[in-house]
Amino acid sequence: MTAEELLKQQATVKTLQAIQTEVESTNRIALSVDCVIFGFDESKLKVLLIKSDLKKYLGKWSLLGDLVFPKEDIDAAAYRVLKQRTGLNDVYLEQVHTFGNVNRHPAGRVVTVAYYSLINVQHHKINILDNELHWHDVKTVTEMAFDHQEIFETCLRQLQKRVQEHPLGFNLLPKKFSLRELQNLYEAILDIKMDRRNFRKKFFAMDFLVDLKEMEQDVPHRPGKLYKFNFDKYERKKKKFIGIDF
Amino acid sequence: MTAEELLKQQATVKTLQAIQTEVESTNRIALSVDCVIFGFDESKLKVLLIKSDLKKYLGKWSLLGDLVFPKEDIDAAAYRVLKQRTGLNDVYLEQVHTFGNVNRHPAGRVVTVAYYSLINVQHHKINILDNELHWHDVKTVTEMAFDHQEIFETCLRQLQKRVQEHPLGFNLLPKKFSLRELQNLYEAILDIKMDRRNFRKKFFAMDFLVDLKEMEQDVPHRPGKLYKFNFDKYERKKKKFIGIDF
DNA sequence: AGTTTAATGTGTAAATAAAACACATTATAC
DNA sequence: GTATAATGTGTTTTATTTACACATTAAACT
Repeated sequence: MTAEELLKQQATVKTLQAIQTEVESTNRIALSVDCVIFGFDESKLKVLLIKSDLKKYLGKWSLLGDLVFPKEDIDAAAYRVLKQRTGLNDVYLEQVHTFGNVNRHPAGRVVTVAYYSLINVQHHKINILDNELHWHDVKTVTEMAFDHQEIFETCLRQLQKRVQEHPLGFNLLPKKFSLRELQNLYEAILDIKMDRRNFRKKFFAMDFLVDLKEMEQDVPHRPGKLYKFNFDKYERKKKKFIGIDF
Repeated sequence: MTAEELLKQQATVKTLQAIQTEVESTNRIALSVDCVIFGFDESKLKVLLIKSDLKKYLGKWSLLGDLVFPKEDIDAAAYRVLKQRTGLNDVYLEQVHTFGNVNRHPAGRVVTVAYYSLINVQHHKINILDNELHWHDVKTVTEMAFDHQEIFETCLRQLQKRVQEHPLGFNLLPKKFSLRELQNLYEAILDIKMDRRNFRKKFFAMDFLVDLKEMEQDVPHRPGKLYKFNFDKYERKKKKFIGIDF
């Protein structure tokens, strides 16, 4: 076990002790954040999970979360968890729902604010070495610890809804991508098949795709054109609609 | 001041003391709920607010909220606030967002879970006697206490979005209503004018309206037909779509 | 080198959904 | 009895969404 891994494990243990302290010693409510971290790899939508270290949930998987510090904004706590687990700073992050039933956590009263985030798996790779962490195909996630299954499903539904309203998907792709990869992504998120021509038409009409005048490399078939997403243009257009949808 | 009103005022004062105690005496996070209570009256969308009793926000209006009890589900806390303030039990309630910036509350670290609810003002009337409570036209709400303006606006936007996806509006109307009232409601929520014929067509096509074979009374013009909303039918139809949108 | 394979790239027609639009009817107010 | 102000009702047009087929290209194979 590397020093880095050891540190991470210790951090987790400390967190659980902190929850016990926070909750059992008082009659108060502890606050945590949990992140449903989505990635896209091998044409599959994945979610990053960690092995639970609570005896009650031994062998089950849980979301990545932590207690919110007393002087920390809750969004900042979610970003901190992401940074700690993926090493990434600039990730798409969105709060989804707060889960606060009395008995949701075995250690006592812990209310958790759930976020989902979209990361580019290519940029990441680094910290997956941690063998407690694992990317799971969202279609086979089951039997999670705590109420994390419900949290996960709520976040996935939210992603499915949001991705049809706004072009969030690009946060999951590498900077350069083919339209095929883009369509695979949407099919994976929504768990449906889409018409290729209509899909292309729709995205070209949005006018956020930039033709990089490059072709795919190392594909076992005719290479497709590569594009990038014009984030700036999207942000500018979004600002014109303040108050309508955001 | 009636005994009832006195009790209510005491409850409010006690709550603020509780926040001080919760926060200042420790380094922990306090958790509250805040409810954006919408009503519909005089063809206007209204929100129920209370005069702030904090010196810092003297004269400003705030949302109705309270600390969450240590052994209380957060949804239950929101329902409790509603019951306390409106006397109503069966109200539409939906969690929207959690606001948890470090400095959002002057008494210290208070994270609040925001809900909006839709109530039928006709059934209510009772507790508005409390002169600290007031129904405000949503179009003239401004300068609220704490970050309640932001919370209010977030909830209003959420309502505007949701009402276009699901027929929630009926929760704001009396049991019997004319199509004119229904359209006025939607125009008030969305702050737009709508075409009368297309509006009627749309709602008839949804097939949740029941013709009561009655006419409006005491209107200074030709009376319109009265309808009721078939909540059961809607709930049954909704269940068929589990996992798609809810 | 020639053939096979598997994906890319492209446009049009049909169906559905949304928006625009006008007049006769009815009860009340005057 | 007349004027007023709202209700009630269909059709046309436009925009959006869906369905659908074939030539092209580069790699893989023989």
